Amino acid sequence: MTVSRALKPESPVSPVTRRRVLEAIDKLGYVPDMSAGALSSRRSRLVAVLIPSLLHPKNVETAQAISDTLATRDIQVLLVDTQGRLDREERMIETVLRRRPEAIVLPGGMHSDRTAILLRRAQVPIIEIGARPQKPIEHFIGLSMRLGARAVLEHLRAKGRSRIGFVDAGADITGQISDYAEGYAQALRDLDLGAPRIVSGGRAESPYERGGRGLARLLDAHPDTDAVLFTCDRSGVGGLIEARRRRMDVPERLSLVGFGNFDVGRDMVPALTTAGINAAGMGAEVAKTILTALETRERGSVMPPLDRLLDIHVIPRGTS
Amino acid sequence: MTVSRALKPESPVSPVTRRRVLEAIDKLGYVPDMSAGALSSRRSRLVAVLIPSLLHPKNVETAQAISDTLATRDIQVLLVDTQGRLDREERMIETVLRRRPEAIVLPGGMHSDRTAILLRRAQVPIIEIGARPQKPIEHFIGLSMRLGARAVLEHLRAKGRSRIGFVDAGADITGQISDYAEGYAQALRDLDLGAPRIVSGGRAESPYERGGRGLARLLDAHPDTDAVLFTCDRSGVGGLIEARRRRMDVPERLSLVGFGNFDVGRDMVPALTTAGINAAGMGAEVAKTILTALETRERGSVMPPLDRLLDIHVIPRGTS
DNA sequence: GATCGTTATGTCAGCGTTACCACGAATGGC
DNA sequence: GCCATTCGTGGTAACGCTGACATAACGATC
Repeated sequence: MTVSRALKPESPVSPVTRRRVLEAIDKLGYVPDMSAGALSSRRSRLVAVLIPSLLHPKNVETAQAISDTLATRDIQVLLVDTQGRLDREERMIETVLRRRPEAIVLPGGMHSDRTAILLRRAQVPIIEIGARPQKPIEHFIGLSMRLGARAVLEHLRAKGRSRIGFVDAGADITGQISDYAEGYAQALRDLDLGAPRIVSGGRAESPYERGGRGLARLLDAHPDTDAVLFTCDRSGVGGLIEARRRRMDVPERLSLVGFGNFDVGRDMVPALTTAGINAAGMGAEVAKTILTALETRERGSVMPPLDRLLDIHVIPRGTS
Repeated sequence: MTVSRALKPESPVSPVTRRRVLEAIDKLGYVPDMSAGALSSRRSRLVAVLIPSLLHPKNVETAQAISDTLATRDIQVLLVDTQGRLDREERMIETVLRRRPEAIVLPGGMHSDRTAILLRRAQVPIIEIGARPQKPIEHFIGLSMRLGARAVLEHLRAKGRSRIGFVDAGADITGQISDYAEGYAQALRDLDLGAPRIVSGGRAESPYERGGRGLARLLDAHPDTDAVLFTCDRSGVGGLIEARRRRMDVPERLSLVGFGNFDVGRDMVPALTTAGINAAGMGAEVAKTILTALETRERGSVMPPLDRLLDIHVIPRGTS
């Protein structure tokens, strides 16, 4: 009836009627039921966003940016944590599809076969973020880890470093870290900086600890190392603490570079140099893509798959 | 029809029929539509969880525990970040109510008048968590900040400390911090440890920085301070860094105690003593309460409001 | 004042489920 | 072999909303 129209700003209702309706709504405490609306209009006003871990602040920033942008179009985000496990991802997608989301955002990289089938069958825009799969399902928005590694190495070379190691201290749930490691190895070759020195931080519980252990192993294997890339600012901080324990001056004797531009690195003494990513910008980009895809579809046409890599830039601070 | 029953494990369908149905579902790629289900059954299978900040790992742990527990009953969580702002909270609740959640979890403490009205009118179980409001809307599950402060002070006294300060380095979005501060002041009196020394970390951007600044101010005002409580492990780490800058030995000259048991504190050198909270346990408790309330309601009766404070215990580590 | 165009409001059906009831078949007790 | 009971299945009517269309109201135009 007219109430439905009165609640939609664009629909033609006389100002008088609209006011009457709104007054009645207010008096009765009426709250529209979106289930019914979704059923009728076939628009759930829901977008599913799966992220590998809610404990990773950059994921959360991205998700928030998506959510905030979509909120302006009256679309809500159903946020789901896959914990980086493919079986869980599959289950989550299965569940979430029952709510008929209008788009699905999920980490790129590996998926189970069934996941891919489910997603394709869902017939809604799919956006993979983060690590670029060999063959994206539809749209992809991520970070150019290789160029990021290159930028870091150029920065370190400019600082006179030439024996540069790499500490892989992440649970590489998205495959991005291995891209970063490859970028590191490639850039070393390109810049003629010798053979790669890659060690893993092992299975320690926290990234801080993995960073510290990783640095220890790296220095044991290559005592002359004069700079280190970490895969996360938290492990970079762990590395910083380890360096301090070994009484190695930072950055005089050893340069450290984190990744991600987290709070924790900025406030260390010395502050951690890092490779900065713009998580919020990425989220905004994702939301924009969703909205465009939705509009395109509404007009009956199809949006060509997007394949986009966002920049990573070096934020020089005290540890380099 | 029979399909609906076949999908519900408890309903009486012959094994043969059920198998036939499931096969057909598989072949057709059928995915049930929960909007329709919700409309018909008046059960949305959705619980709204509002938290003040997704960037606070303990909030996230709690939310995850809620989500995991409810998932066993086929209920999903709609996670919303209020950013600690009451106007945003109100708007979020308004939006989320349109989805007819079966229960609403939100931070305790202050709410706008309209928020309280909306929640009451929603006629679903309401659970406030964290900071205890003077008058909870319905159920409340939180942490006994006062007892926590008491436990920390007893710990410090046992270590021979007697000039104990307090650095409030949080954006006190939930009111819990002021409870903690009060508990500190009260326990000081009870234990006869002199007058409170409370300073704020000010408006700095990150908790690390606020912790460092707060400690600096505290020491300027009371140079003989020999132990400090922080309102967060991150600010505790900031304090640790500041102490190091001032060349004050920790814990010989100065004891530091954080709050919350975050990763970052555990991996410092020395590791940060902290007041540990069991966020996951709290989430499980919340979920249990929701399920009980739902079952009680289904049986036609009403669950008496729960008012529960969970323990906080000291985790002694290197800084005390 | 009849005609047209425009805008505002009303009518109706249907979205995909599930609650409820009705029915037929199988089972069991006597 | 009859009735009572249980079990499994099918039919039907909502649930609360919106899209499409029909109609009403209102000016403007001739």
